[in-house]
Amino acid sequence: MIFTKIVTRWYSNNKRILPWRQTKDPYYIWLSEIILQQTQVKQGLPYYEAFVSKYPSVFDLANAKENDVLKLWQGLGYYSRARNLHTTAKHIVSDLNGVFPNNYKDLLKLKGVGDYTASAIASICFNENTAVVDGNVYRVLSRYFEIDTPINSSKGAKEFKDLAQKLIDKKKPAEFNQAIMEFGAVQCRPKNPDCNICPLNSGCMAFNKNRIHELPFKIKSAKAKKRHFNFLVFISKDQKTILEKREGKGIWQNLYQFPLIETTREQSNGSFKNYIKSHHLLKNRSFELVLYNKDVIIHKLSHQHLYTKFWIINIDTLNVNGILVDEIRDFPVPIIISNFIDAFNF
DNA sequence: AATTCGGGGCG
DNA sequence: CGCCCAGAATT
Repeated sequence: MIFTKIVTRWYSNNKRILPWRQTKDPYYIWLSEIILQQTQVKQGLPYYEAFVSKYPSVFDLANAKENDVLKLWQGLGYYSRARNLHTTAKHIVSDLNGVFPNNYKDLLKLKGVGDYTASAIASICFNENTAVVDGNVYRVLSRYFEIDTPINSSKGAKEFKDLAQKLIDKKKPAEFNQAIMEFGAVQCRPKNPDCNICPLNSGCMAFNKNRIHELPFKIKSAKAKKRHFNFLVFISKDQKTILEKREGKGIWQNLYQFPLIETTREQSNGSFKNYIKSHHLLKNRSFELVLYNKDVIIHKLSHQHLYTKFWIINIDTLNVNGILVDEIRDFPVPIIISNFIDAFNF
C-alpha cells in the first residue's frame, strides 16, 4: 500500500527524538503510554522523566505509596491513570513475578490498559501485528480516505480500527504505529496543516476535495455544568490547617483538598459566614472569615466549570487534628488547590 | 451508547 | 471561547 510506504518513509526522516523511543522495555513503554493518554507529548514529557527517575523499575513503583504516586502525577489530570498505574505495578510484581504480559490479549487485562495501549505495547515491545488507533490516527485516516463516520461512536471505533489493521506494515508494526501517530501530530495537525508540503497530499481525498477542515467528524459533547465550590482554609494560631481526602466517586479521587462546601449559587461575604457557622468544624466556635479571592476563580474541566472561592478562617485552635501548614506540600492536590497554596504562600 | 474522568495550549 | 490531546472505565 502506497499510504503505508509514504508514512513510514516520512517517519524515518522526521521523527522526534523522545526518551521512550530509545527503549523497548515494556515498563518504560507502558509508563509512557499511560502518561500520554489524552495528553500531548510536550505536557507529558517532564512527568515521564520524573517517573523514570523516581521509579526506575516496576518494583520501585509497586513499592511506592499511592499518595507519592499521585503527588508525582499532580497537575497532569485524569488521576485514575495514576491510581491504575500503581495498581497494575503491584499486580505485575505480586502476581506476575515482575514480568509484563507479552501479547495484546493479556496486556488488555491490565487495569488502565485499553485497546490503544495494549496495541501500542504489543507492537512496540513484542512486534505483534496490532494497529493503534488514537486521536492522530483518526485524523490521518479520516482525511486521507475521506471517512465521515463519527470517530467518537462505536461504529467509528470499529471502522477505523479495521482500516488501520489493513494498512499496518506487518513486517514492522512498531515502526508503522509510531509513524502514523507522529505523522498526525506533526504533519496532519488538527488546525491549519501545511498540506502543500505533505507527502500524502496527492492521494488525500479530503485535501483534493478541500474538506480537510471538516474531518475528522465528531459528535458534539454536552456543555459543561457549573458548580460552586467554597474551600475553607483554616489557619490556627499553632500554624495548622485542615486537608481532607476526596473519597468515593467523582473528580480528584484520592486527592486532598481544603474542607469543601458546595453550594447551588455563588456565596457572598455576609451570608456565607451565617451559612457555615453550624458546620461541624465551626460549631460554637469564634472565628474570623476573610474571602481570599475577590473575583471567583473559574476552573475549567472537560465536563464541569468550577466557580471557586477560597475562604480564610482564622481560628484559635482546630477541633480536629489537622496538619502543620509546613507539611501541606507533601499532599497530592488538584492544580487549583496547588495554585492557591503557591499564591497564598503558606 | 453515553457519560465521566484534567489540565494545558492554540487559533 | 471551542477544540484537541499516543483513551479507559463506568453507567
